[in-house]
Amino acid sequence: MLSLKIIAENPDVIIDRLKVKNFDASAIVERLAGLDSERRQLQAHLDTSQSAFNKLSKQIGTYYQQGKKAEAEEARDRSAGLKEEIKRLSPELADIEARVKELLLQLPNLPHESVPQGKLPEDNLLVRQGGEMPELQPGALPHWELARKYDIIDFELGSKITGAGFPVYKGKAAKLQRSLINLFLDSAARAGYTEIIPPIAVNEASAFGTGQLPDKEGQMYYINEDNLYLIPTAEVPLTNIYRDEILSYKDLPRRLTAYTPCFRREAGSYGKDVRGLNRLHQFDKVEIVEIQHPDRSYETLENMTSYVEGLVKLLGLPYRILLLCGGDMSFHAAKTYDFEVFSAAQQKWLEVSSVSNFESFQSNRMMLRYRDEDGKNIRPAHTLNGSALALPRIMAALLENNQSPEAIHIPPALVPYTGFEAISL
RNA sequence: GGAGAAAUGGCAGAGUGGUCGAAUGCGGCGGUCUUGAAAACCGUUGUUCCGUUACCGGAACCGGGGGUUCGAAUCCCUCUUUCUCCGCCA
Repeated sequence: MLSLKIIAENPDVIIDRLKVKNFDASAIVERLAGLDSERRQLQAHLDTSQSAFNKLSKQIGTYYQQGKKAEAEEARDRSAGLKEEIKRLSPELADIEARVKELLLQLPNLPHESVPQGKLPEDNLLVRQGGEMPELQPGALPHWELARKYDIIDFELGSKITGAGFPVYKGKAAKLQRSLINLFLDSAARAGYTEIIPPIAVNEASAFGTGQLPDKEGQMYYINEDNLYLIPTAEVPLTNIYRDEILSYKDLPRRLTAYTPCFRREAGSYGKDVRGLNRLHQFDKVEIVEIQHPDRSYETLENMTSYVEGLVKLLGLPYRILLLCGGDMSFHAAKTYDFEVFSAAQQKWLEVSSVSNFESFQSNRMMLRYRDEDGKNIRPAHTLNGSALALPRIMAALLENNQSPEAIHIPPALVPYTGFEAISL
């Protein structure tokens, strides 16, 4: 959510910048400006009436105490008009405020000035590429066939127990999955992130805070009876730790990491892109989150990106980093780097991480602020997060890229965790 | 799931209808003292919105929402959360 103040002060800048996201903000901005001045006027009026009413009430109290019953009753009659006015104007103000909020929620975050204009994934900017492209032997199998061949991931069994998109990992794949999680968590801890085990169901306020609500409720599994949402990412509980908080500038940055299962309904996405592990309803992910001072958030974005790059390198996967164009970015992000690894048997780039700076977009929603060094100014902090990493597609690429006709080889960095060097028959 | 108690500022904790945004203590910040620090003493210390934006003035907020009243932290209703006991249970 953008702040009303900034919109009112720089309407043209807002409209201009949002064009990069292919969003025409002019109508909303104009309506906001009108509503805002209406709101100010009404607030001033209401405050004055309230003030007069409060004075009268006190006066009445004094009269009663002095036994001046007639004066008290006369003053009470006089206050009736004010009371009625307050009763009439208060809901009007609340209504305007609600309308302002509703409009504010429709505006996407402003893209950072370094974000390229563009509409499609093809307009994303290749930032870096690394790792060696594996040369697979003829007859190399996609991961879903490797999964069947070595009996390590069972999609049909998941279907039986739950439904499509809920695979069952068995034996060495289960161990490999857990090894990846441990490797990622240990690395994050070494890099200075504090490990958290958060709830994986969240309430409405939390889902609103990070931007899943409203509008994206279709993405989340909802527990109707308790009004809770299963998290689509650990970003939600982690960032909401600081909801309604005022941190000291000394507390910044706050750096957190968590492993959680993630749940996504992904309604309406079917087809061959979703085979195997490529797109699931439940998957594992290690997330990193950082709450940072606005002056340093872009430095942090680069650092987080380098950190994630280190993980992909550690696993020996061919990867590329993309700077997303305005049109491909999420509604909430100001700047996003996507990580893709190459899954050799599918001959496909798979997105395994998305690292974003949200600036104050989430902070404004959840009142996450910090008190600056001068001790006086309270401002929204910047929030950032990134996958480090999402497991299934990493698993897919590892299985495919490291296969030989008789085995799948485990990258050396993982062997201390798995305790085995290969998956074979 | 059943019974009971509670929810007040960063924390602890007073306040049972008016002058209460709220005593007191701790903590934080500034100062005096000190070579420096501690102690002691003095001062200061919530958030949001509106108006002015130097200073300052006004409004709202005592878990959330609603009600009674001229007036609510205080009374009533409701929801949520926490604690204690019982039951069930990984």
